[in-house]
Amino acid sequence: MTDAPSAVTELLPDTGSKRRQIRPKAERRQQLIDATIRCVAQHGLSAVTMQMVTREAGLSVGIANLHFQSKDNLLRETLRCVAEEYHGGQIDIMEGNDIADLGDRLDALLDFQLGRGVTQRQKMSVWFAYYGEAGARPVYQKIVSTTDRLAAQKLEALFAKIIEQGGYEDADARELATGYSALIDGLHLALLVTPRELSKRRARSVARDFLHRAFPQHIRR
Amino acid sequence: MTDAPSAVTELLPDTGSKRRQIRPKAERRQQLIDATIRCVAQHGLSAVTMQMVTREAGLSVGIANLHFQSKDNLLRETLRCVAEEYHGGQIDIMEGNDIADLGDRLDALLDFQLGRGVTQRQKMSVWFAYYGEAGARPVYQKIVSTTDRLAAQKLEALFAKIIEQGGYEDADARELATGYSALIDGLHLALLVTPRELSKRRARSVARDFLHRAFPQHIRR
DNA sequence: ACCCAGAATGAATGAATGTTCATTCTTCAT
DNA sequence: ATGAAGAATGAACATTCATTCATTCTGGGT
Repeated sequence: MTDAPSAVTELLPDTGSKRRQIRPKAERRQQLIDATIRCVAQHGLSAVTMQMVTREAGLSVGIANLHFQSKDNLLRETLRCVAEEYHGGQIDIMEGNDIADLGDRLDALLDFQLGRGVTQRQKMSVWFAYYGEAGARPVYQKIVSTTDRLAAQKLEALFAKIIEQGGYEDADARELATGYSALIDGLHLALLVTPRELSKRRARSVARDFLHRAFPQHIRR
Repeated sequence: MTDAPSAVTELLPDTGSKRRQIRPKAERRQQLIDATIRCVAQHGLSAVTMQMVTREAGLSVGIANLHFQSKDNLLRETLRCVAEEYHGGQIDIMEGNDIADLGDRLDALLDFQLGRGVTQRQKMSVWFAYYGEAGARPVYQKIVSTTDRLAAQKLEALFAKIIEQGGYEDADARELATGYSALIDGLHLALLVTPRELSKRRARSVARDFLHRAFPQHIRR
């Protein structure tokens, strides 16, 4: 989109030119949020400092409090950003009508949730760092549950359609959606904490098995 | 075992007697770990301070560094304690032969994992606080994965026996065990972060449904 | 060419926290 | 009863960190 003089000065470590760059507010905010994500993923939420984040972003310490009013606020907005990206991606797939077949849509969802990509691990890491604090911080709880509820509703609706189409007896859309969401979260946790024990491939296979048992006509083994 | 003069002085808030109590090392260690659990659950891992923990334990600040050498070490040992209690409880049920029927044993396991009790929420909270930092702290990863692996093996063995007994076709013990563990973890997360959306009763029902689909003869709907 | 609104800087500040250690107190073997 | 071993205390210290703000710098409008 825009030409990238900033990218040049960002990527080249230090060409001696410490020329100060003035950029619009929105861009700086995103730059700081991205740096925060990297820091949280690498050092953990409790070890993140403002100095660390601003250095990672290649900016001075004062800038963070200029665009966000406090560290608390920066962390909050970072969580909101990650949550919206994760849930937004799911919702796009679930309600997007570009995939007609419902079984294929489920497959696409699974691909998104357990897909590959180095960046994925970073996001996962951030995600659970906040989950860990959510028990003690109502603000985090609210951000997560707000986006969570929307995705849960979409998933339930998709499952309901599949159940209707397949004529599955004894299948409760709500119950299955709750179970599937929990299963995916649990697999993410296992991938994060014990990556040696569980490969991404096996995680996908486990999730597929769940879907196969629930919707055998839509998801083949 | 021992008489409990300490319990008296602990439970009575403050009778004016600030008489210094000398107790064996093991007892003080447990006392500090218990206080740490309460603090982490209430304030979150990142907000816990030594002053907070020692005040909660009704002791002075210096004592913590006497019995544990540093804050880091205290947190590590606290995680180890919670992990061992949680996994130990599961293992006792899974390999304990006091319940002959395998289906009943599964039920007992489920009861333990999603059972009631106010204290349960505290432990859950601590559990995920550490999970959140595990991505950035190899030490936590190691503690969790060590105990985790043992429980996973026992669960797989139990599932294998059930599969054999029920003659379930196309059922892979390892895959099902991974899925069930992930499901339980995910349900714990949901109970912690969005308790309004998911009751403990419904969580149990979701987990039972998973087991019913896998082992219909052993777990009835 | 000049100016100025406001973006960016980073040294300074003050509050919070982990750790230490000189001192006090308790217990128990003798 | 007495003394020694070591458990417990908490004021003091050094460090780290979030936040502030006086100053510098940039880019677009005139």
